[in-house]
This record gives sequence, structure tokens and C-alpha cells, in this order.
Amino acid sequence: MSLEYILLGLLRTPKSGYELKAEFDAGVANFWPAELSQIYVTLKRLTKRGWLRDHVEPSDKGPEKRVYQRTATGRRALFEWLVGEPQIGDERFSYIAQVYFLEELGTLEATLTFLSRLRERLARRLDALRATEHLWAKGSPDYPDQLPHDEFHAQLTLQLGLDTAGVRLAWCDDSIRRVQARLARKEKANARPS
Amino acid sequence: MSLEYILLGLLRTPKSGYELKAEFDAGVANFWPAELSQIYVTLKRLTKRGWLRDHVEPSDKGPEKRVYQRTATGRRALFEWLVGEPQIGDERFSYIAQVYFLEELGTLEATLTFLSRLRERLARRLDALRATEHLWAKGSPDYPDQLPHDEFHAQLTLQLGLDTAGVRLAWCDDSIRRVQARLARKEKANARPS
DNA sequence: CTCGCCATGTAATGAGTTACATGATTTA
DNA sequence: TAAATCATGTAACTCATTACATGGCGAG
Repeated sequence: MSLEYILLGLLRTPKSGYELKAEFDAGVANFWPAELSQIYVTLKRLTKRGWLRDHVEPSDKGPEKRVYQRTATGRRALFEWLVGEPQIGDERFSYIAQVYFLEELGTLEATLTFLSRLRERLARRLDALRATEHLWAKGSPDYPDQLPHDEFHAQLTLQLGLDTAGVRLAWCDDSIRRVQARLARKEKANARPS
Repeated sequence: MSLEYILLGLLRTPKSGYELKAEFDAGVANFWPAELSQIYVTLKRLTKRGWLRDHVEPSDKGPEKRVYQRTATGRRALFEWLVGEPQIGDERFSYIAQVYFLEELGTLEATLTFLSRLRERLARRLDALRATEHLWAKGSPDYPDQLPHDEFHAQLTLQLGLDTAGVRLAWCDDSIRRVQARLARKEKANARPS
């Protein structure tokens, strides 16, 4: 469901499936991953439904491409989605479940390994987002509060990404410290068994 | 994929599909929603694969139930998942896309409405998590740092939930303020057109 | 001429939702 | 006795991933 609207939204200007996939990989995938084949199928479906129109045109580089654009109906559908309820029930991420169940391994070392790996990944993601931000801030001295209208919402979402990634990285660091503290306590208890 | 492991994880003690659904609704759904019918199908699949064993037994209240428990193979599969890589690529939440595309409506009032609704929902979620925390803290004076081993990981995940919900609510409040500031600036500009 | 990127698609399979069907037991 | 809750499942459909097939074009 959401993929349809995300594609519709990205098609502010006409694009091909391949180009849309690149946009996914360059950011959207952080909150909604999609495979190329699924994008193609969904574009076909939306065209059949009358929300998109397509035409074939030559590419700068490589073979011909099929370029999609919104129809009036498609634009209306997108707008209805936007003025509707926030989609808050479809969130999913599974590493939290891994953390929860790690308890069963009975060894805090495994938890520590897991959290370190997670920390590594989260830090990389945060770095990428911060790089985007710096680039943007360098280009527009008005960043972030005097940005022109057409960049304001993009900044809001970047900020949400930054905040979320930041808090999770901090949680990771804090959790690692707490695990280490527990391990230290356990060692002390072993050295000096009551 | 993840649903399989989540069910496997929840089956620390034997449970029926119906009981598992209740556990989902009481928390797990915040990061991995699942319908009852999907739970039943997945339990059957896991049983066929040899990761679970099932038997029918009478219920305290209501008709007979089919109770599932892990096999040795299932336990092994769960443990492999836990010592493997953090599942960080399958995150999805779509309201961030709505915020991003709201720009196209061209009216900050729509954004304000959207953010208020979102704020409302996020606040309710945070309240629920905080209630859980207070209840827990009241019951165990050792909360959160001297908790017994079998509660430590649960506390870590609760903390991640609290932190995430908290930062997003704060982002929402901040964004609402920023939108209002922009609206105020616009009004001023309209009243005194240069 | 080969490798990597550009580009689109189908097929098979798996995962997930919605709707439907059934029926027991408990509580008001 | 009616409504709520307990309990399990199937069917139809939608959504998503993985694997496979095909081929053009440009750089080295």
C-alpha cells in the first residue's frame, strides 16, 4: 500500500523504474526498502489503475526507458493519502526483537558483540545523514530555518532521520556501558564469592 | 522471515496461537505487527519444518487449544539468528514519507494538522510505555540497573522504545513550532508587503 | 572484447491482510 | 439468552523477495 504512495510521491517529475530504484537506495530505503522488480510491478499496477501514465523514451546512456508520470487521478489519490491519518501502525524493525531474545543465550558477551555490531551500523547511517546535512547547510546559508518552502519538508524528514539515528546510537552506547558494568560486577562477585 | 523468529522467541514457554496474538497486541506490535491468521499459518509452517512441536490441550476458558513449543532444531535456529547480524535493513515506517510529500500540498496548514495528529498518537504510545515502566519500577526497587539477568534485556528494549518514542515526540513538537514560526513570518510579510 | 552499468521485465515463492466460516464457553 | 471472549482455521488476494532472462551501451 505505502509503496504505491511513495512511488506516486517521488514521481513529482517523470521518472523511470530504474531511476526510482536509485532514489530508494539513496535514502528512502532507510524507512521503506523496495526491490527493483517490485517497483516495476507496482508501476504497472498503478498505470493499469489510471494513477500513472507511461511512455517510452531514449536514454542518455543505455537502452530505452519507460518513463512514468502522475495522472490527475493519481495526484488526487496522493493528496488524499496526505490529508488522511498518519500511517503509524505499519512500523516494523526487528533488531529490537533480537535484543529482547538475546537474554536466552545466557551470556552477556553475546549481547555485547551484538550491540557493537549494531552500533557500527547505526554510526554509519548517522554519518551518512550528517554528511547530507553538512552538504546542504554549506549550499544554503538559510539552513535550516529560513529554507525556501520547497525544501522545508525535506529538512523536516532529514531531521527526523537524524534524531532517530542519534537517539538509537546513544541508546546503543549506553546499553554497551550497562552490559559492561554488569559484566564487571559479575567478575568481582566471582573473584570474591561470598 | 522475522515473524518466524519472533514467534520462536516468544515460545520460551509453550503457548497457543491465540495467546501469541495477545502478546503481539500487548507490545510486540509496536515494532512488528501481525494478524492472527498470519500467526496461525506461520506456526503451521514452523511445525512442518520441525522447528516447533504442537499438541492439543483443554483450555481454562473456552474451547481446546493447540499449544506450540520449540524443538531442539528450533532452538538452534533461534540461537543462530541471535548470534548473526543485526537485522537493520528491514526497517519500515511510512509517516515520514507523508511528511516529506506534504510539501506538494503547498499549504503549511495541512502540515500542521498532520503533525498535530501524529503528535497525539506518539504521545499516547509514549504514555503506554511510561506506564509499563512505572509499574515495573514500582515492583522492583532494582529497576533499571540492578535487575536480575532475566529482566535485563527486556529493560533494554523498553528503553529503546521509550527513547525512540520520546525523540520522535520531541521532533513533532519542534516541527510544529517551526511550522508555526513560518506561518507567522508569512502573515507578517502579507500584512506589510514590501 | 569484456566488464560494468543501464534498463525492463517474468516466474516462483514467500509473507501478510482481509474476509469468511465455525463453534465452545463465560459473563451479564 | 444474548453478547463478549476464547479458539482455530481456510480462501482469496495483495504485497514483496529472489532468481532468472534479456539485451543495449560505454569505458577501458
